[in-house]
Amino acid sequence: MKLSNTSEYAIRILSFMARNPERKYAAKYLIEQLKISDKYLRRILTTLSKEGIITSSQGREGGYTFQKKIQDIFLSDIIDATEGMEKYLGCVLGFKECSDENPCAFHRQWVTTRAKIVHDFQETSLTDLNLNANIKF
Amino acid sequence: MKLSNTSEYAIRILSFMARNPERKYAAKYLIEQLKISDKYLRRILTTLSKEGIITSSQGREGGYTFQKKIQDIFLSDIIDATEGMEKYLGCVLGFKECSDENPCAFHRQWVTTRAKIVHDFQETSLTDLNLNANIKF
DNA sequence: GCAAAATACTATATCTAAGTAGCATTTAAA
DNA sequence: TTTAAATGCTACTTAGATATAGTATTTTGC
Ligand code: SF4
Ligand code: SF4
Repeated sequence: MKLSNTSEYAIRILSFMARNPERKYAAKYLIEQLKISDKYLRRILTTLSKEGIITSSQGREGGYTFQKKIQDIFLSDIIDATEGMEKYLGCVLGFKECSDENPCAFHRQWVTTRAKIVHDFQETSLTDLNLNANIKF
Repeated sequence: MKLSNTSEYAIRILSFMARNPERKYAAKYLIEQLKISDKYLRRILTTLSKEGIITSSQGREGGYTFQKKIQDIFLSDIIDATEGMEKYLGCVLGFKECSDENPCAFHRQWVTTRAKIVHDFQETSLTDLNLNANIKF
């Protein structure tokens, strides 16, 4: 019922970068602005880079830029890249998956709720978050 | 997005007990039936007892019985007793809570989704789960 | 009263996510 | 070509949830 810290950080970092999507961001600058531990932030950005969301350039004048348009980067992409979505499959109550023919009363409700959760994350892009000038980083 | 193991165990144990709600269950029996570690199960049941969901009786012939009618024990009660619900408040994306006047696009969607999540857990009782004879413990 | 059978408590061990440290590698300006 | 400034990799540490072990306490039948 809660995203991992790593996912939350990834979303915060990318949202911050989305304010100026064309620019190249150095880790050092992001660390200053977002107050995230040096190596932890770098690890997250390396992951996002390998997952195809951003591009990293090494060496002097290196940094991170978006690999895709920010309107095409959805929250579900970011969550997938950091913590994965597998654990949200199966029965949320922890039972061995029951037969679909005779589900409990909760099952019927939860099917639509889970669909709504997934839908929300799949439909919201970095552009949607960025519309709000009030976000506190 | 996932319940804690402890919550899942609590739900499994109570659902099992709900099959015969009047009977007194000894920990030893539940351990055999549900294949949960001795001390871990006992700890969970002690917690549920202190939280007013079940009653424990010590000593020889002791065990655990329901303190309330099973149709009045909702999933939200069990989750509250074991892991609490606090972590699900605040911004699910990990931002400092923004002003409600100018929320991001995700906020509007998530308000209704979260309400549906909470509603599902608050409306489903042990009786509802127990209606399904197919549940695998 | 005593022993058996049950729960309660406290301390310890294990596992995984979170966070930190140090060194290696890459790149381009000088 | 050297060197500064950036990212990448591997190992270690920390914290919290999960799980186990051992002992204490309670209750009842005898
Ligand atoms: S029927 Fe109920 S217990 Fe079974 S998998 Fe669905 S939600 Fe879980
Ligand atoms: S407006 Fe968006 S970022 Fe701010 S609290 Fe709501 S969901 Fe989170």
